[in-house]
Amino acid sequence: QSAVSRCFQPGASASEKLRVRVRRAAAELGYTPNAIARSLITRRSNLIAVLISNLTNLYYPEVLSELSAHATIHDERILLFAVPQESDIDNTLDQVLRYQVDGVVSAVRLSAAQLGAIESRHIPVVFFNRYLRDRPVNSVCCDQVDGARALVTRLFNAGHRRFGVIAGPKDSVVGEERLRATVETLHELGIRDTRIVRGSYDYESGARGIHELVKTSRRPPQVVVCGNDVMAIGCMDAARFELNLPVPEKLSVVGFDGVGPSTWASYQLTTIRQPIHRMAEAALTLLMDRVANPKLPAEKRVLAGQIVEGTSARLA
Amino acid sequence: QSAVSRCFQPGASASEKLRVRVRRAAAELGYTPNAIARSLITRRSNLIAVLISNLTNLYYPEVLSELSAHATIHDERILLFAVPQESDIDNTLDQVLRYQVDGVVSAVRLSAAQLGAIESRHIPVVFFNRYLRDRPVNSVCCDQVDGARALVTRLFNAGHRRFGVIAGPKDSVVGEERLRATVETLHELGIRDTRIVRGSYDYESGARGIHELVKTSRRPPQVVVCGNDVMAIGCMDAARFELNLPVPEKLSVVGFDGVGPSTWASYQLTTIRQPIHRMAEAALTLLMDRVANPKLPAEKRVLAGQIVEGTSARLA
DNA sequence: AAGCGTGTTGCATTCGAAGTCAATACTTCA
DNA sequence: TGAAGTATTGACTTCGAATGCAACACGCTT
Repeated sequence: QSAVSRCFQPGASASEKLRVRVRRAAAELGYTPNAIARSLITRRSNLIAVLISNLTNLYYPEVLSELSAHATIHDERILLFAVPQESDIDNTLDQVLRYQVDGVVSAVRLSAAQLGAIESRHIPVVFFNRYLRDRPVNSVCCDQVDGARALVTRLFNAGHRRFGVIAGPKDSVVGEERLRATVETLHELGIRDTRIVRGSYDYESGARGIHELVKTSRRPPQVVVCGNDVMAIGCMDAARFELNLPVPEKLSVVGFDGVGPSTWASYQLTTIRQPIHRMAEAALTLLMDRVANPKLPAEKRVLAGQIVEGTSARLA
Repeated sequence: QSAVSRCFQPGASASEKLRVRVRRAAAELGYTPNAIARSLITRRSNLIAVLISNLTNLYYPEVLSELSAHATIHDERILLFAVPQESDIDNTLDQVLRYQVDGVVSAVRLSAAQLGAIESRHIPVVFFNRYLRDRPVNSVCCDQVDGARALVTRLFNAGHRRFGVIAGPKDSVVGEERLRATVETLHELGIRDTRIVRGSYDYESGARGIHELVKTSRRPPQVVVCGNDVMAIGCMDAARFELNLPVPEKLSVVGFDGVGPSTWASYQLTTIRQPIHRMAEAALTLLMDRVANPKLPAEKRVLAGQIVEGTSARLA
């Protein structure tokens, strides 16, 4: 009955006596409020969809972990969609819509049409380290430009002149930003002949990348800027164990992200650490603000990364 | 109306003409079936709760990724609960119950009382690499005993005699099994004076572990059996870079799990790889079988791990 | 003791889809 | 052409909780 309902709501009108009585009865009978039924009438599911592409990528589990913690703070549950392939996104989004989620945090690329399909249902979307070029969207990003600039400048000041780049795949927006900022900064410093190869953000492609760089250049680069930490690690291992290029004596390597293994003693990577904790917090805040007030305009929050000076690069 | 409902169900009675008409109208109006409302009446939410403790643990993201893939196959969505602390489990479980999930996959410890609270609602639970000692429960595990036995025997046959162990925390059931099996096998081989220290499954505790083993023994161990890969990696790094014990020349290190970084060139860990893909598959099958037929008795599925012979241990 | 106000409680309706059953529309065959 | 049979469709009820509104109880004042 309705009195019972009120006993489980904080602000509702119910006497303390009744509350106690109901709570005891509930405990005895094993009664628990049905969140499904509740959300049918309140039109609030307290569910947020989190779209993540590749959980084996080291970076994303940390993100997911933080997102989960902050979702709990906002009394939201996480409906996880680990998208296996980009081609499956449409099916995934269909499920997202069916479950009447309050909002979406997407760490995968969405087309304008896909985004539109969600937003036309008045479900706010926040991108995580992604955004659309052609129109404003809610997103939280780590500042790639400043990060790349800081890394490159630091390396230049340490005397490095022959740079190589193992970039991320072309469809990664932040990867392209890192690449562009790296190349631009090098240009400004008067360095123009930088070799660039592509990787796919995994260990193997980092290893392949350095092989390629070494093979296709007359002289191997002094320093390699990698699109993320995992590729940097792959690059370091290949340099040390396959190419006989000790790091950092013969080759310096830097990455982006600041994932857990980047601090391991074998790597001690020089990298730009993303403030994942604060980024997740910002993402949830952005999202929940828009759940409360759908009319808020799109907002992009850019947080500064922090340069971590490890021993993977000669810095003096 | 009800005809519309039938158009979105595969087996229902509706003419092809109507189906087409409804689908077109739905596309125009942006209509999507409401899974929440559906599950209220069908008493099936198509949601399974996944309880995971520590997503930063490298092993769990791989598990989660596989669970997600298999959940999709069974047309289930994943409601993720990343439990920050064991003490929060009761609050978490309350949320699990409210959302009327079809089933629970738990990679965290649950007390008999907590498990009982779920099962009394007739929600099946499957443990992942965990189980209860005092009563039968559904669970999927990797065979720790065989794995430990294989590792130890292999090391013994290679001539190692002075063993050390960096075990997991006492409250880890599989950790205790690995430890017990390791010690037992050593006993059978006539080795009794094995030093054992405790860690907490993270990189730092692996490093601390080897320091402790070296400090408290007259002679350092020839080989260290670590409770998981991440501790083994921490142990290797500390041995190489802090203790001046080259691996594997002066110290052999082995682990358990077969997580991604264990194959990196810097480590090439000798370990027992868990068949995570098949374990996730088994977990979902076990769970969905019990969703379909709640009367099925509890079942424990134990899958064999595979020994991976890396270069982190001298094996000849 | 009557009247008023505040605080509680119950009744009825609502959310969106599923399923039962009755009412149609359509097909087939004599 | 009509009857019998099948296929399709619509009206109504159901799931469990939230909420507006009416009914009621209680404490307080006069």
